[in-house]
Amino acid sequence: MEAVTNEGEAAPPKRRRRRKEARPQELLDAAMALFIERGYAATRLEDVAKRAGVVKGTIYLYYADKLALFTAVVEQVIAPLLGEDEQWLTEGVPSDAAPFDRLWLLLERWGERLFHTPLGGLAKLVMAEASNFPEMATVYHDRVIHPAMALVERVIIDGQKRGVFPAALQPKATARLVVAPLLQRSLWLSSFAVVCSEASEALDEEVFWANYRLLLREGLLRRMV
Amino acid sequence: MEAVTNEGEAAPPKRRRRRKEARPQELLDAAMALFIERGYAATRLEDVAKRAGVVKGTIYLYYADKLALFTAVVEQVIAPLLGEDEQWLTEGVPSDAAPFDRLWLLLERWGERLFHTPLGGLAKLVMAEASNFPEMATVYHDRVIHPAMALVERVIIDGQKRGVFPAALQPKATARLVVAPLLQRSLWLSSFAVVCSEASEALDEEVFWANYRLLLREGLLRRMV
Amino acid sequence: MEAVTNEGEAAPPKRRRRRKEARPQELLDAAMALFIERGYAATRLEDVAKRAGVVKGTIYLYYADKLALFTAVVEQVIAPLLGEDEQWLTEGVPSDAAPFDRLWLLLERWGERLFHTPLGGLAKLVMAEASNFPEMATVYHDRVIHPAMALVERVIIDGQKRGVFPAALQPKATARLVVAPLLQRSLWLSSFAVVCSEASEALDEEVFWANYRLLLREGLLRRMV
Amino acid sequence: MEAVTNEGEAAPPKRRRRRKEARPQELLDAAMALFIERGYAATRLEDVAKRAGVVKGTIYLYYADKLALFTAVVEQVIAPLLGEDEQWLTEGVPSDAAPFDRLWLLLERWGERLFHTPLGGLAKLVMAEASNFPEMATVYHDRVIHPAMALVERVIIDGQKRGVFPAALQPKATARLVVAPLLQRSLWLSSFAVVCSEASEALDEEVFWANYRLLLREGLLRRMV
DNA sequence: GATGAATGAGCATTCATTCAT
DNA sequence: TATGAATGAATGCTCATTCAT
Repeated sequence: MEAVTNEGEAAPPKRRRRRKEARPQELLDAAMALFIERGYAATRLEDVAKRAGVVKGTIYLYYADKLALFTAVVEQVIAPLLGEDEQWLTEGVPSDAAPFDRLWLLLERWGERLFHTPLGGLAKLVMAEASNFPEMATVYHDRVIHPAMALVERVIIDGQKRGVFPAALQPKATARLVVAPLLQRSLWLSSFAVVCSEASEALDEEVFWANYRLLLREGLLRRMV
Repeated sequence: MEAVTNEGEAAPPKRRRRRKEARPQELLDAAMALFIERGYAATRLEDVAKRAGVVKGTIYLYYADKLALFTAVVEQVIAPLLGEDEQWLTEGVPSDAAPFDRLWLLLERWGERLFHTPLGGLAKLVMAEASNFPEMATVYHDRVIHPAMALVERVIIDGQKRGVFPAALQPKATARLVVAPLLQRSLWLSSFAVVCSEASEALDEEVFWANYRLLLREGLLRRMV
Repeated sequence: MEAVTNEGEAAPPKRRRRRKEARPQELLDAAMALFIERGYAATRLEDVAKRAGVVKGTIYLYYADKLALFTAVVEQVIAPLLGEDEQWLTEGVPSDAAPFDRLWLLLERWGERLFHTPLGGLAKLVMAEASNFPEMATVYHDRVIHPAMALVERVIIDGQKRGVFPAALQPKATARLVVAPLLQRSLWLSSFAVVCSEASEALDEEVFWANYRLLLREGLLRRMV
Repeated sequence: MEAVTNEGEAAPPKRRRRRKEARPQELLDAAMALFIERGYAATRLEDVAKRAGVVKGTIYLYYADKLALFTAVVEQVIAPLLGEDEQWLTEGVPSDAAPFDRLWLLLERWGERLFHTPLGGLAKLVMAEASNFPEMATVYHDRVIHPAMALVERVIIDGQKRGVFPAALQPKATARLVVAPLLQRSLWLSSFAVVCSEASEALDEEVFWANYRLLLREGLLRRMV
């Protein structure tokens, strides 16, 4: 229970150590994990505290109440994303690259996050609690979803200008269609894969990416040669 | 408050007895609406009862406890779907129709449900609560998702056999990719559209269908003429 | 613990009896006793419930929260007093009686209440919590203190008009001076007499009334004969 | 927040060390103000500390716990009163003065305190919390009320011996009757005047004193000339 | 079948108190 | 001496569940 200090020397003071800088983050991590796993209402602050290695009351030193903790969790994940992708797309991706490649790089980047970081779980969480906490949903939409979609739209419009993507596609709607498989797989991972082994087979990542790319590039209809 | 029926004649036992058989269904409807709107934990049985026009205690005459009611709600929506689509696909759709058209008819049918019936809200609900109630998630997966996906898979395989769909596509994965936009739009409708007017614009249904079809058929890359 | 039913016959249903009409009053009585004894904050709802023979949660069937219960207690004592005294003074006391006698009858009446009913304890309670619950203090002032003082003022003015009471006295201020001993004794009974036997001797009721009357009638200075 | 003293010269160690001895008194002042204003239970030690310019924990360097602080506050006000008045009455008031004048000087002196120093608020506090802290009530009674009443009693007895005050008055009871208006007005100031502007009009100090004196001297019944 | 009064376990929140620094 | 992070017991309040009628 008590972290063992395997340093041979002075046996540094353990219990009740002043961790005033680390605490908030530890609490956020614990809270995020539980909120994502169980949802807002089913998460007891006592469990959050226990997981963070403190007692219930300690939480209130850092967050006014449960809702504030919840909001902080959402914002913590939102914050580092702001602008990050935009910069990446501008600087990290050759602007003369083929439009589809630019799009694909972006989707791969997001897939990485959605499938292998808490962001995926958070997306589920936000959707589940959206109607209970409208402001939070609004914030998430405005700061995450909207900018993200805008980014895709720009790539699509660029591709259309270059004559590579069909002009008939409406960028806004297409952007949502294009990312749908990412979000969907992420949600299924968070929901069914955990509880249902059958589901997880069907979500094999490699296969997913291969088919996703194929379908996205060329659609269902076979090209005539 | 309650309209009194003080008619001297036959004194038809309306209000009271009329509903005896309807009670369970009324409770289910009320519960579904609230579960979908607020989630499992945030739904109080007292509110369910009030909406159904009965008292809290009455619920327990029909359902063992809150979880049983929840399960019944999920199953109630699942039940009528079982086999229905399968039959429809066999009988209602010309088997000699073009594979893409068969697929498209199926997707339109599901879109109708997801966008305009409680099924959409239920999908959100199930995902949100999946980790809290694994058995329910399993049931939903086995009875709804799995058969549905199997249906799409068959259409895809059929299209491949006829040489219309690319043989390179793995049917299982492709099925999920193909329906992702439907589920995604449904989830967004349930989550963000309610609270964020900006979001709802971007989800215009007609535009959605047009672009969905276009993208699905031909993909992003322009066909050479 | 369980009240024994010493009736020889049918052993009437005891536990969980429907007392829907009696409950609120039982709760109010219990609450009043504890609020008066311990003050607002020091009174735990669990104790109120226990004294009323129910559990904590039951209180919330009748009162929204602790404050509502508190307010109800105050109002319950206030309510029956409204207008009662006024009527009594008009009807019950001969209007041709000597002004001092009319005043004295009124004071005796109030003394009876303050010394031998919960009203005395309530006065202490209201004063102690006035700054914490200003609205309650206002209500108490407007409904109890103000009308009561107005009553005394009228008697005084009447006495002045008849040339019995000195015209130099300002009725409003005199009214307060006249009742001060009543309130004071009541407060001391609630505060010190309970905890300090020495104090209680000094508050002997008969002696109090005799000296009160003497002092009030004739003042400290001996009358020259 | 805290004004920085960046003077280059002697750098007098003001803020920090200046107060070392003042701390307990500062804490007492802060505590008294809050106890009087809000009552015992509603006063949070954190607020006391904040008002005294220290941290919560610091309080415990000087007082064992909340109750000790409370007791200290009561005693702090009691202490300076002990014997003070007695001496004043002996030395400061001509012993050959008219008995009523001696009494009146004493009452004026007390009125000054009750109306214009924290003593008034403290009286309310003590009464409100008497049943919660019997020992404190006892101390207050023995050290403040009892000596004070004894003082008045002596003046009264003296007046009776000189044939100025009616022999029929019982000194102990009369003493309490005589001071009642002072205490009453003080209590009303602490309770209602703060929250109710109507109440404060009725408590005008000059008018109070004039009528108090008149009533006390001569009573309600007009003297025959 | 239906009611609704009553229950009691459970949770968020507060705050006096402690203690390592 | 002073700090302030941490504690934990206490308490108001909620709500699923029960049961006598």
